[in-house]
Amino acid sequence: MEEIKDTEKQILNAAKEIFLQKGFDGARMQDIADKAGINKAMLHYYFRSKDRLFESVFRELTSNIFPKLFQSLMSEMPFEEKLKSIVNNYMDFLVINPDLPLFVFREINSNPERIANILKDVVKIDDFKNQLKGNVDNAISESGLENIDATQVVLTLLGACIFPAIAKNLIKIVFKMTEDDYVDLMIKRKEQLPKILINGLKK
Amino acid sequence: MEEIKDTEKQILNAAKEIFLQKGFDGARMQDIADKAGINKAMLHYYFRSKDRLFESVFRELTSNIFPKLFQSLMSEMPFEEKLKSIVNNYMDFLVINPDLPLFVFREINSNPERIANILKDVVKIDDFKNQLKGNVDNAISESGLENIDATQVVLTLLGACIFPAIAKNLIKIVFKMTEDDYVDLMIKRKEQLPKILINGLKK
DNA sequence: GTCTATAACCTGATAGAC
DNA sequence: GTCTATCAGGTTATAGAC
Repeated sequence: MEEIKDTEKQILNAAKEIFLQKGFDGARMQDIADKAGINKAMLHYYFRSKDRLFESVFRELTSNIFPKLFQSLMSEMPFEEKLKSIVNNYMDFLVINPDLPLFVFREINSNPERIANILKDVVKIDDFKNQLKGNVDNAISESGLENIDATQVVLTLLGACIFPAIAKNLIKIVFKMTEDDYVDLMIKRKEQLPKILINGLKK
Repeated sequence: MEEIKDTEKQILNAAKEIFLQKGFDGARMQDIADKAGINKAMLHYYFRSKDRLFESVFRELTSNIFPKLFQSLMSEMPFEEKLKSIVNNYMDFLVINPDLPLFVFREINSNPERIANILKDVVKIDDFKNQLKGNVDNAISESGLENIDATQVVLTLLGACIFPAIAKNLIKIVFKMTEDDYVDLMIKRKEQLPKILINGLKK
């Protein structure tokens, strides 16, 4: 019993690392087995196929962040507080999981069908659009900010947080940063972003 | 003569499409040949290997945009003008080439060595960091804007432009957009972004 | 549950005729 | 230059012993 769960967990952890870095197409079952310290046949014993293993990994990786993010976006707070809380929570998450956004966007682009099937369960998209728009529109108007499209605001907010994670490796190369430099950049960004964004949206 | 160039061009165009969508690992030489309307053996006749074909494609795709973007960032204009011109030029480019940023970041993450070799020629990174920082710092202080880290400004600017391109397919799903809706979103964004960003950086 | 060995398949690359 | 046929190597997946 204990050993079952343990092996399964080891496989999942190893698979997460490999899939996150290499993507579905670049990942090798052999590499996952090696990293998990077990045999290749075990992967199939526990997860039957590469597709199913990937699905489990994707589900585990995204099941937390999607609802959490949507929940933050939909919460009934004053705009400025809301924005600060999203930036704070999401940036903290991204410092710990910098590879996740690129992973998600990569898989959506290279194999939309596979992801569409998984996303159905993870996110209930139906009329999310309208709910979000109404919520953000309200928050904006109540705050006396410029009347600007809610979609544009959300994209600017998310882009400001997520882009530095997606571009992490290029940033480190171009600006000659160590890992510590990068983390420092992200932590400082948590304070500066709300200022930039809130100011920018004022009339 | 004419036919040589023609076939080579057909291959490159087909390879661009496939590599952009699937990435190096997901791309199949057979699919590229099919899309080019020629035989698989021809790919090797003209480009010798998948690696070399990819290198040609990557070079062609990035040779324009990297220098152009860096040049814009380094130009000696007042901050507001500079920002507007970057947003305008870059957003136009991204509407036509929405897949390119994700392609670049994906390849950097899944196979850093391959890209590092190619990037050496395309971008001369040496002390780009200092030049950029100095240039942006000057632009900011001359404009009487808040004293904010140049790196953060550049990241916010680029993220605001690039993120909607990277997230294109997810955006279309979540907000139930058609291709036309998306293009419209990006065009409107060109006008709204400078306002948001400039305002946000003022004291 | 775990392992070794191997099957079945796919993919990049080449040989050789035209 | 272009094609067909095929090789060589690697990858997922399974069979079967323990």
